[in-house]
Amino acid sequence: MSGKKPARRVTSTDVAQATGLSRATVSFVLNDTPNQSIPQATRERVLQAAARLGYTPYAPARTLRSGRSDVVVLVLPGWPQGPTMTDLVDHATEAFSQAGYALVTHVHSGDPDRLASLWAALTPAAVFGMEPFSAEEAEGMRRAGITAVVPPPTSSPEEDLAASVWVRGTGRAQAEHLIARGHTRLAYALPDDSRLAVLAAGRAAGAAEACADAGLPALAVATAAADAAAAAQVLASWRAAPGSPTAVCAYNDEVALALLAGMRELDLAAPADMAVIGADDILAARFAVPPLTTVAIDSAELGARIAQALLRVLAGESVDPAFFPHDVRVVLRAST
Amino acid sequence: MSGKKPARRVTSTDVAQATGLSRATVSFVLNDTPNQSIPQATRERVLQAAARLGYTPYAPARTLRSGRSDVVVLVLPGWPQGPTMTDLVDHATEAFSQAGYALVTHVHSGDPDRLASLWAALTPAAVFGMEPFSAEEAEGMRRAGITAVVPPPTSSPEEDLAASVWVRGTGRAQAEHLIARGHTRLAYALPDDSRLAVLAAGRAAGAAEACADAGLPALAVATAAADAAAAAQVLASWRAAPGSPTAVCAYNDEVALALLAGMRELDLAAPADMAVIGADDILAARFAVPPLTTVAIDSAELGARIAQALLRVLAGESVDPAFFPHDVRVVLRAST
DNA sequence: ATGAAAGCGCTAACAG
DNA sequence: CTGTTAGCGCTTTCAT
Repeated sequence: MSGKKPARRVTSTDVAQATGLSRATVSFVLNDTPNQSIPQATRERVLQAAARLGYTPYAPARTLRSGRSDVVVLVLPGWPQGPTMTDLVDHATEAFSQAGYALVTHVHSGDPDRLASLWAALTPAAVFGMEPFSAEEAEGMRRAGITAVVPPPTSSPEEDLAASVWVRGTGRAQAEHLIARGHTRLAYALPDDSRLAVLAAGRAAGAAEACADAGLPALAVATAAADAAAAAQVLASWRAAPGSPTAVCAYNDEVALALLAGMRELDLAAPADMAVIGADDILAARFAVPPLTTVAIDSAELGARIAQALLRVLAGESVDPAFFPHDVRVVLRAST
Repeated sequence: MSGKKPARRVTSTDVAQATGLSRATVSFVLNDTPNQSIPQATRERVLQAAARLGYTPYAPARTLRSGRSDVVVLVLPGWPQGPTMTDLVDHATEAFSQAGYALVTHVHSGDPDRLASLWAALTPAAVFGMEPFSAEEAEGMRRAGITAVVPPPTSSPEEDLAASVWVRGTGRAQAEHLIARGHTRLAYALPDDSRLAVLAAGRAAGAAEACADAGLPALAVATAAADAAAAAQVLASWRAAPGSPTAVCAYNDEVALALLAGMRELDLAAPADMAVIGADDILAARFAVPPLTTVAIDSAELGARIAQALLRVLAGESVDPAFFPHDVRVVLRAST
């Protein structure tokens, strides 16, 4: 019930006064600045006073002075996040935290202005995007003085694709699994959501590469809406074509589930009539009928790698896209 | 190929020099400060120069001076995020953006220190948590000078539960649907993940309330691991008990899917042998066998409401927990 | 209508 | 070993 006391912030000046020392000395202790010989007694006096008063350094002032902030932003595309992403963020948070940075995420719906105001409000030390940044977005970051960006902004879509090697791994692993099982005519099912277009293209490209490497004919690609009837239609059209595919890589598990539902409508059974492989290993995959074979990435490792990459960039070094190994593991269940 | 030119930031001083005016005047124009009569000509001169030079206000300095930042943090519990959460965040981002704030999210794994360093790095204007904050966490915010917090920190778990009326709505809607369908003995299936404990308790409490309101016996509550065999066991034990339940509310769709898989193992059919209702309406729910009845919240509205609540708190007003109506919609499919 | 100047909290030369 | 001091970029009285 205490009034609206504005609760004045505890500053280093308060600590200085409480200890009878100067702000400088306090600052040296609190940041244990190198090349300063502070006697142990003084040091403890400061530390105790700081703890007792509940002193917290004030970030804006610190940032203003030092020119660097401790915030790292992970820009997530505005698509439905699965468990993989959650894990990844979790592990990246951990890694950054240990390096003294605070990680926050921002879901980006595509409006460049929104990102611009984010930079203005946060002045992050580094930014990581799950998708390549557009030229306009890159320009906004440059203006805001953000130099540590991964993936590094490029000027050409080709480079972007090249940089997304770690996305292509998923599609590649799916196709390779199917090929290893003896399938020679594959299809790829894209999601019906424009927000996923970039990522889907990357994954599909990976599957196409695997087919090319194996000397197989090109993938049959189609878009499958998140709906059993629509999926059934796609399946029917594939089966009607000459040289029809016998196995399909789905963009993700949800698309795969739709495909499975479509097959049920057509009285088809996986994998006999058509093998289906998903991606991401969502929880629902194991409860599908039949249980869905899928591929999963080691999100913990990827999260840690992202953190490493960004920390490296922060240190002024450069990162090789291939640095993101994106090891993909096949989770074998009954649908292939 | 330009060297590592540190790319000096464009400051308001630069704009002042370019226009031959003082920083004060520039500041007046840029913030269109009230009660200042600036001639249109000067105004435009400033605006043009600012645009031409690519001036961006520097947040740390602004915050240091004004004492307030434009950052709002949404603290997400470290659990797997579904589409509901994604939408919610998306809409909240939009609403805050229009009010001039930048929303970022932080996944919180439970370590209070991590949150503390987040406050230190960000100095957010407001914080919204999906779950109540612990006393320790609340203390950390107080120290960091963050006063706008929703839900407002309380000292008792009872109050926390009371405040989470908007969480309980989900469980209530599930139970009410089942009761309306004639079921009189209900069960509740909890998830096997400690991170979800708080939220699950809230949802279960809502279902329990609905039973009590209808004068029905208490819910049979059990924990169902994300695994068909484990779910089967839970189901078997429920059916073995006298007065066994005929319908079950699952914490979320994933638990419901596990239950459905368990029923298949036992050769039971939903809804004949046991009705199952999920929550969240994940995409996989519609592809389940049988398609899963579930409840969904209007995440767009909830996101907007969260934003409104926080903006209200920022304006110094208080919010009533009941302000979050959390309207829940039953998505009727075949499992009930 | 515009400018001069102070100061937010912090760090880092530079003195002493 | 510790204190003095300047100044980061910005807003905002108070003068002019």
